[in-house]
Amino acid sequence: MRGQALKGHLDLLLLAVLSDGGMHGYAVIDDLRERSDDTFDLPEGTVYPALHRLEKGGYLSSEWSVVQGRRRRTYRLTDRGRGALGEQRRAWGEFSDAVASVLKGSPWPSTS
Amino acid sequence: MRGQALKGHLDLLLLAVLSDGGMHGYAVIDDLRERSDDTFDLPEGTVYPALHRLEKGGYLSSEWSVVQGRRRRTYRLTDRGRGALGEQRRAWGEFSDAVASVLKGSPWPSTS
DNA sequence: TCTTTACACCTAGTTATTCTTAGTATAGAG
DNA sequence: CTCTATACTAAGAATAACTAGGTGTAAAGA
Repeated sequence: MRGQALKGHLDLLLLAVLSDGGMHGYAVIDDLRERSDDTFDLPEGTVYPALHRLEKGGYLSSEWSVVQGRRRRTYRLTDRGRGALGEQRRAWGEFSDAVASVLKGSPWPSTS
Repeated sequence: MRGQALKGHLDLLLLAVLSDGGMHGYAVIDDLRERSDDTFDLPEGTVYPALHRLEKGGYLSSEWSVVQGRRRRTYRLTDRGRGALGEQRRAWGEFSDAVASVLKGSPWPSTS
């Protein structure tokens, strides 16, 4: 994953991962990497601020706990977050369909 | 189209549209809107600078002409641009597949 | 014991690129 | 004579992901 292909789509991914149930930030990173077959191997500096932003926006709630001496912050989708996930899914569908339509028109280069 | 969903994907779209043959900037905007069924209705301030950037990077070449009193700058893919299109197509495929994988796991909300 | 690795969190500042806004100019329709 | 469509441009704002650095605990290995 290079460039800023992710821009505008990160929230969707985070909300989707968290829709399975509560999860702490580090686990979100792992889950995202596994689910995407290593395509989304996101740095902590990307994910943590995004989670904070989503919580501030009311899409997530968080709770602190301590597990084996390590503090954890577990995030959970709020109702608003669940609604946003639905909307973002729809938007992603529209976006990816539109890209596919544009790409369909032009020919493929010689697949080397 | 809201937010910055486009970020990092604009070049792909421009290269794809231009791979059909030479085209001037305004026509690129129209073509992109039509091909995407109005999803990509991009402002000139987005497209023109992007075309300049792509030309500067050697992905496009341009030529001025005057048609019915209006000056036009016609852009065309270079070999490098054609190569980049192939690579960007591949990257898009990987990206969209990865998003689909992440989304697949989590359940859909009640489709209202 | 000491070091390294994995876990788990954080933030400030940089970067990249799209969008906003505003401007120039011609042609044609009303 | 004005408005709309065509056609191009550039400066600055805005956003969000990334870089780079930091804190601290636990467990494994040398």
